[in-house]
Amino acid sequence: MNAEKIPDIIIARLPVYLRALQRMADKGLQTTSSQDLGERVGISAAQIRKDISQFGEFGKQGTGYSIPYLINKLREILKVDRMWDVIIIGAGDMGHALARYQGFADRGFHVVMVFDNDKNKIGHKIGDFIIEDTSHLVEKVKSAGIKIALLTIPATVAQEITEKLVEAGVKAILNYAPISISVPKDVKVQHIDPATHLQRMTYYL
Amino acid sequence: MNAEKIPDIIIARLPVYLRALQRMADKGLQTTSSQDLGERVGISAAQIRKDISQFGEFGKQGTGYSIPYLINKLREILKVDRMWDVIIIGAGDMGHALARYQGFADRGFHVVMVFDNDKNKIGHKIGDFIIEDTSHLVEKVKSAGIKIALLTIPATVAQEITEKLVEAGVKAILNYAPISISVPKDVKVQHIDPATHLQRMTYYL
DNA sequence: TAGATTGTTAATCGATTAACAATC
DNA sequence: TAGATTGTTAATCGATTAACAATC
Repeated sequence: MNAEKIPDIIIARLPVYLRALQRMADKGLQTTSSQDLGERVGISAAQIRKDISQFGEFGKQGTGYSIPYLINKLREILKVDRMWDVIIIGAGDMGHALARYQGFADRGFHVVMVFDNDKNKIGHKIGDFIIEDTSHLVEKVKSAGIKIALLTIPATVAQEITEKLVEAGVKAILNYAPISISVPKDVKVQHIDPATHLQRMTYYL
Repeated sequence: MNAEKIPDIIIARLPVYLRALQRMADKGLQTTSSQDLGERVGISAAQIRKDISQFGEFGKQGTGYSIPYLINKLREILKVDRMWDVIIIGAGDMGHALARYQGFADRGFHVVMVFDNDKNKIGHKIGDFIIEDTSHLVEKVKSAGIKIALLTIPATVAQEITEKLVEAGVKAILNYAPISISVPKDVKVQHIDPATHLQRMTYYL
């Protein structure tokens, strides 16, 4: 792992490689090549080698990459060789689905709190969590040192809640609300919006 | 709309512009500029002008863009000036959330069927839909002429179901399973995976 | 008119690909 | 050894930005 700035676009591909490698490990495979991995994820072999080589020499000429070893290296690079506490804001259908999502635990994430501003929901259970009042969001998140939030609230309140999250010290937001949110430049945002993703494909139909 | 090939990366930004414009229209705004829109979505004004100008001259020097006009043009370009029937495969938590999602209707999509392979679920209701048997997937999708599918099933069966969808004539798949799926090159895939999206941000924490 | 903002060109910047020596 | 595949360089390709004439 060198000190030079790694382009964002490379970082964005690493989780895709990691996911494919974990599927391969599930099947009991031990080694792969840039060619093989590339076919699985739809990326050229040259690009995979170039991306991985930014961080060290993890392969062997003639044999390729050890799957378990490369998984460990990618986990370290992406800092998911540890568990991150995350919170969910919004206890609607999407919040429910995420609170019960099984895919977080083995990829470095652990849901610890769920918030909502609806008086009829606060205090009730959602999966293993008791829904907490959004008005306590800043103090609770700050004191727990939470850095990651999942936003599943209406577009109309997304910016306002985002500002609370930033105030509370959150540095990474996964935004399910159908609106672009503004954050300081030390805070990262990823948008997940099913309609927007579908609209990227209809052009080609 | 000219005949030259528009880069994929430009098409990917248009739904983001459209979403922001719709939020502005909701607030009653009538016009915007590349500068203003750019600040809202976090993209440079020059790039927004360049992207939009690929498709025609939709703005006016001195005053910018009419929001309703630009919304209509983007809808036409993205082919969401009509309604697309979509199906959901997998009646788990995520399938439920998507079946009840309110954000599809005004952005060009309409859920028409939900499938699952679990005998305990088939025949039961999910929102307004009766869950149908995956074994009838190909015939039903083919005869209804459906082109878009949302995949919310386990990684282990994702590729197998994908092949059925392709056989049935589906040309756009929104994949919620944590695995890369392979499709013929005339089929588009978008991946939505919360853990992968979070892993794109942890690197920077 | 004066000010603002587009659409477009050229320059810059960055990412991808092809090729191959090194080496397992 | 012979075959395979990495890591890396240089060439190519593509995307972004800056600048500005045109014009509302």
